[in-house]
Amino acid sequence: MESLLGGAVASKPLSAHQLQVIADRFRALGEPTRLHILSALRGGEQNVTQLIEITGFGQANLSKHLQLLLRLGFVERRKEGVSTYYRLADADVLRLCEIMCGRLEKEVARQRKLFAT
Amino acid sequence: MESLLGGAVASKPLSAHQLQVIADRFRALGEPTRLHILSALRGGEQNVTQLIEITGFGQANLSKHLQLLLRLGFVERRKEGVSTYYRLADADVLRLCEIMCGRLEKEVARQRKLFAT
DNA sequence: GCACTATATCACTATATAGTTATATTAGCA
DNA sequence: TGCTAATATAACTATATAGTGATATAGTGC
Repeated sequence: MESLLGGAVASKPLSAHQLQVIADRFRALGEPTRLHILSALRGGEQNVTQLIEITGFGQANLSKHLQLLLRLGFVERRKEGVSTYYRLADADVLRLCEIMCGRLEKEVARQRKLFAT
Repeated sequence: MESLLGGAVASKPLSAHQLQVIADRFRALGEPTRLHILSALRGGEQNVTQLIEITGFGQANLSKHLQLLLRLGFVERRKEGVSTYYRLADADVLRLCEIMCGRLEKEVARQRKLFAT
């Protein structure tokens, strides 16, 4: 399993389409609302009504974001009667956020260093 | 070093500001143009003129994207005379893209499985 | 069937930003 | 000093999308 950007493809540049597909995934995580939803699913599956209560977002807005996250494979769902339960599709989101948060922590540490005399 | 989304903060929900800061970083990677630029820097530092040649993007457009990537810490730069050489700030971008590409590969494998009889 | 609830979708507005052209800034050189 | 080249910024247009209210769809019980 090799990454397109990092691995042995250094010689093989990415096609415009490949870049677009990857960018779409990152952009899906590039909205606070969607991160909030994903964060709310960390503890386990929730149906839409529960997510509305947890996050405070509007129903239509929430549903739209869930469809997008579903389409890009970040969440999966299970229908039970009239309810739909959403869950994180895998741990990748958590890993991705770990890296991003690590960056932020490094950044904060750098700032602190600048102001320390 | 703990991640905000994945680690021990499961009980402590993220503030709107924290979510925004993290989302900003993901959104920076959510544009094919910027991924192209970052990809072009995999082999080592390049100045803006070289990046124009490599990527074919307009100068102003490229410069604007570079400022954004710089501000969010994905690239660093070094001025030499009238030129500015940009480089990847660290390997995080590569690690992030590895995870995303891994997801895509899993997705493709799933598709293949569906069509295999 | 009808009523009710949960979720998805449609139509719309407002905002953000990618790309472009023109201009400003800055460094090196005659 | 003026001239040229490299990069950054400003102003603008066009497009994408987040959020919202209204509506459609689907399951459940009467």
